[in-house]
Amino acid sequence: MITMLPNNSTTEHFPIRTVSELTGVNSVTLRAWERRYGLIKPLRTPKGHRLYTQNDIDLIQGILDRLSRGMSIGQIARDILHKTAEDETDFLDAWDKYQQHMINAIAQFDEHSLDAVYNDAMSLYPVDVVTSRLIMPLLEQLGMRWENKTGSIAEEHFFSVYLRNKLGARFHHQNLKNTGPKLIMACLPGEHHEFGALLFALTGLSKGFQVILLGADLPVTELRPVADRTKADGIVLSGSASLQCDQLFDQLNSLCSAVTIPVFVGGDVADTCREQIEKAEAIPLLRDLSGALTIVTSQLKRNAK
Amino acid sequence: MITMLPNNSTTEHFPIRTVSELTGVNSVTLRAWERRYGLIKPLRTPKGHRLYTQNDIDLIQGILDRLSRGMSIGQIARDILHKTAEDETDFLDAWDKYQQHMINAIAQFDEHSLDAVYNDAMSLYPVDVVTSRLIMPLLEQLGMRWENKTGSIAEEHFFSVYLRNKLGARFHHQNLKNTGPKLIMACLPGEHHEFGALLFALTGLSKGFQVILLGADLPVTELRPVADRTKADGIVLSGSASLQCDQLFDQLNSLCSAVTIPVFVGGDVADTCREQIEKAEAIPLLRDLSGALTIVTSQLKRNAK
DNA sequence: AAAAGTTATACATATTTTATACATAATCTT
DNA sequence: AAGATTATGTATAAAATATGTATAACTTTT
Repeated sequence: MITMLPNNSTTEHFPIRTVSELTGVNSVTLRAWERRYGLIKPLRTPKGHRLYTQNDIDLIQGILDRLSRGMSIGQIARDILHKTAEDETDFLDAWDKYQQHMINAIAQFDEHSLDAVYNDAMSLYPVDVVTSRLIMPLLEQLGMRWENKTGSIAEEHFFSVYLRNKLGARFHHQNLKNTGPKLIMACLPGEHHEFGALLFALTGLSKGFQVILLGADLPVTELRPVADRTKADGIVLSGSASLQCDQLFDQLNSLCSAVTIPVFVGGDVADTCREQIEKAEAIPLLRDLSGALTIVTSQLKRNAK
Repeated sequence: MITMLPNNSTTEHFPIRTVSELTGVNSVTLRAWERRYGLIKPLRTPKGHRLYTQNDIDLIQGILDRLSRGMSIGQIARDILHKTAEDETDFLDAWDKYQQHMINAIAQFDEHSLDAVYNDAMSLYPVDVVTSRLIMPLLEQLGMRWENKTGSIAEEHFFSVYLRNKLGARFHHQNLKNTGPKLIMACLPGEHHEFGALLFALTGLSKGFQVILLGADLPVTELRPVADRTKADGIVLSGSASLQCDQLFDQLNSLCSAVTIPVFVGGDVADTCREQIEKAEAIPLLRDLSGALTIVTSQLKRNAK
């Protein structure tokens, strides 16, 4: 078997001069922070030279950010050491503004602006909030905008690529950390828009699940071997309303009798074909991502008994 | 048992001066690296002269890559030694080994292992080397494996999602840093495998281009508005061999007459439909990514005059 | 014989490390 | 308000490391 550790041997380590250049913080100061507050504890070489990781650098950037906003270094240190959740002192309902900015950026194919807005939102709110407050409404808005405009397909592709990269990176990053139950997630055949599954996967990750993500348009017959090989704890499918309920029933039915683990179905079909889904002994999921995950969790527990 | 190399005959060997010229590393320094850290252990002639392989040169490029990012040579050495000490099964070519590991990981839908191997390769070699030596052959290998096996579609989806996330994250990260000429990149209609475009985009980024990536299956009529709005410097399309050359000609022809910037076509079609591409006044690109980029660069220069 | 390689030793310079000191501003005490 | 204390960035010194390059004395290639 392959016994490769998800270790830090793959993480890159930088000497203090590089970190100093990159962050603009005097190396003397970096050392002082470490000595005085225990902030940033870089690894050391055998001879004692400091080795900073990218993560450390990100942390420093975060510190600089707060410094620039007037916080004292001592306070920041206490915050970080106690991992105190920062109070979100932002009462502005900026979602509409965010959305407008993003639409403009997309129209210009301007990845810089697009990213700036998105990052700004992400720095203030957790993923699932950004997802439900910004991304979902935005996708809807864009759907309308794209009805019949020239360049709209290109816009859609551009934004799809961007968003998939962004969410995908996050998914990947988080997935490697999780140790909870394993879920197989896939889109139903005919479903080409994988954002539903991807967003769902992200929500799942935030609840600690491990997710095996199989993307769009997968024949359900493919799922049995996957479930067998991976010993997953559940299967989650998602599909939009455009699917045929009868056809769906047949597929689900054969899948459910082929595997011993529970099968969930989310997305719009869960609404439109609810009866057929239940008749096939699969479990429909509400559209609300978080609620859906709760159902999955409790069902898995019941199943484990 | 170490010096039983089965593929010596096929491997070319270079003397130190050549390696020095090729990499820009002083030969004195190369020897110092070897003496001090045991980095790069080239074969020797019976009289002791060093013989470097292409793989050694790739490794050196990888080292230079990391040096340029601010890591210290000592640390790089420690990393590499630690890594190579991890597995001593040096009978197979390193790339074959990587490939085999990745195939195994995919068959198990094991993202951890998959990621470990990929990261391992990426920490030793620069992107374009990993791309051409590992990813491309791997995709080909997988294509064969997937011909008629159960679970193969799921495997393909799984790996696609993984690789797209991985490459996409890299693309996104790098793209925001670049300031060079702007290229619009897209797949031709009917082309659903966007890896070609994505890999090409990554190579482009490594040469400093900014890339507007539009993904798979885009109608060519969409490209005019994009070119207008973004003031891009060139358009690069990619497609596999399965496209109809005549149809391609019509599309290219109308595109080329609609825009003032050069239009390039890469991927297998560049080979199979070369005539039609040239007749449409587009520019076919060789399959080799790096070479293709060179053509793009020189063409843009000519166009700028 | 000239050019290029090899090892081994020696430098020169740049970086790092720890520890101590200092300067200035903010905060607290009396 | 004056003085003491704390907070925080920076400076400096002395020793240890890190790292590219040079040189000497031979050997091998061309």
